[in-house]
Amino acid sequence: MGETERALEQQLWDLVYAYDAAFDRAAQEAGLTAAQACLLTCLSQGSCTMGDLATELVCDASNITQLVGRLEARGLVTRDPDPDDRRARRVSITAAGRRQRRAIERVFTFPAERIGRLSAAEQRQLRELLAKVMAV
Amino acid sequence: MGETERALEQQLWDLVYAYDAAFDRAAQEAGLTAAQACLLTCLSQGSCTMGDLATELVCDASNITQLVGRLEARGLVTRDPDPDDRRARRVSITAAGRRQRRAIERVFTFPAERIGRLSAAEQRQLRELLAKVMAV
DNA sequence: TATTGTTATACTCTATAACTATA
DNA sequence: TATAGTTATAGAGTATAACAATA
Repeated sequence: MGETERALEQQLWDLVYAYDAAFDRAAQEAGLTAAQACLLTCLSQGSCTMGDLATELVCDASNITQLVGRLEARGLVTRDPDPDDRRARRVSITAAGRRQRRAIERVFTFPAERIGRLSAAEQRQLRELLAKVMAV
Repeated sequence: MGETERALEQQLWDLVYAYDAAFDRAAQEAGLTAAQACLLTCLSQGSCTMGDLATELVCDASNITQLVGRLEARGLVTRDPDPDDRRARRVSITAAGRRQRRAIERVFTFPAERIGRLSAAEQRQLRELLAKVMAV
């Protein structure tokens, strides 16, 4: 492996590390954990079933039961019967939950700040490179 | 915020998400957690005190006590008295620990695979862009 | 019979507070 | 008095297995 590859691997590690740390901090400043913040973000697009959330967050259903339980206890989400399937539950974000989510968004300035260091041309360059790197 | 910035923010999120998932999976395939893998990586450069590890891993000392305890119980690290400061302990990776660490390295192909999708010129471009993005 | 979700349980990660031993 | 590390404890994330209700 060449010098450039090695340097890139280190840069990627550093980027991911800093990104994760910034997200954790932002969630924490809003009084949430990272997992809770992710769940609220899923719900901000519309209501989900427990199973949808498990799929989206790539974890076991029993974990969702616990996460949603904690958020429900704090009034950030609701859990209602699904009219179409009586086994299922529709989880929705509340007004208070939306406020929390916006609070995180406001504090999580890391990506915008870093991207803002690049010129418009550099941003387009990076976008193309990342598209290649992340293509399925 | 423009179209390019928005797209870049999403790409960054996706990249970090995929990277984290790949690292977790690699650690798990080697029978370790991500935190344990990071600790072994710290030690692979040489022995550390408990306090060094807490600083390096940005967490509380009591957490290191527990992490090291679990790894020591599995024979992956040792914890010896420090000859210079009798309060301190020197933590070192064992041969078995090195084998585990190498196993993770072998399985964690994500960064190399993704970087390998770019030409040498593209790699140099990305390296410069990331240097700008990650500059202190 | 298969699926949705919950409960019980257990392990890990993590932090705070109180503590011991040493500097 | 300050520092290095440990212990006790607690909350959160996560998974597995067993289960109830419904499809």
